[in-house]
Amino acid sequence: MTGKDDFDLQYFLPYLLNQAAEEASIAFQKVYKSRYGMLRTEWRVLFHLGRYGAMTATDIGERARIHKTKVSRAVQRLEDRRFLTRERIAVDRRSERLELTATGQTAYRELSQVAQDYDRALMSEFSAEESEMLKRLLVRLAK
Amino acid sequence: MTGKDDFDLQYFLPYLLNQAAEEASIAFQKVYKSRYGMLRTEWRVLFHLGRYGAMTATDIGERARIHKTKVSRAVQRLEDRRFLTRERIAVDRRSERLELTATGQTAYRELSQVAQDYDRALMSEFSAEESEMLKRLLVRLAK
DNA sequence: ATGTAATAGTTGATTTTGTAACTAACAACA
DNA sequence: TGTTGTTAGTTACAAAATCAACTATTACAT
Repeated sequence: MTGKDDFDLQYFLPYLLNQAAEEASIAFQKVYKSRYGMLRTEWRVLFHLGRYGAMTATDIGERARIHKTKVSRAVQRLEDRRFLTRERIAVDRRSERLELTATGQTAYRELSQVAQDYDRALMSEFSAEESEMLKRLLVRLAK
Repeated sequence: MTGKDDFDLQYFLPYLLNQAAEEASIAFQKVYKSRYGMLRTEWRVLFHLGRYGAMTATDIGERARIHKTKVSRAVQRLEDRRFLTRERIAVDRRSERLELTATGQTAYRELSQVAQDYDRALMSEFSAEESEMLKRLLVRLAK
């Protein structure tokens, strides 16, 4: 015991953030997993395409900070399930334009709505100022 | 476009928490990974034993909310590296008392110090009130 | 034009996690 | 004592993440 041993894991920010993230994610995860058989990365890719429109895999990776192999596999699975289509881009045939199908858009709208409701429920634990503050601080941390 | 499409992933709490957690964890992760070849669960187990003294795997799992298979594997690896010892408990021979070796304690002290410094550096982005508020809100979220 | 480097995306090998089933020990109770 | 149920911890197998190497294409410099 060195005298500096009063440091508690409870208050170590990375630990705290991970615990909170896990706790906050779990119930929503069950929705996209059970209802659509989706993984987290797939839900994110779906969301990006639904919310911001057609784009390439690299675009998604940059926006969402997801590694390209994860994006690649998520796109593959979403295509298998007919949630999106790919189209080689003429001016740069290495990349492809990803776009949601009607099915994909429906899934996006439904999940997006669930997410909004879920978010509101989570935030209802806090006052308006607290919610605002929390998100603001988290945005700063996430850079 | 339904009119409710103004919902942005940026402000979806689970997403935000995950991004912040990832960002906040990465640099510290490199320390225990490169310096001790440890995984996150191993660092947590080590920390619990160092901070709170000898206990069983179940105790650790409950305190840190880690599933028993993860604890089991972390303990195994920590034992392999001579960071801890096991001893069957006489009154209940199913469970074992886990205790850090001298090597384990040294690693704990060093990592614990790094963690404290790291935490302070992270929090230095914020004012004292903001830091306090952030942690308080996160504790509530993590339940 | 041609060689070299960079980029988009995929694939394969390895590591790590998650889930379920398992063994061993204990508890409770007829 | 024997039966049934529970708990501590491990193991096996499947699912997923990580990392490096790979193909195809484009960009750039000579």
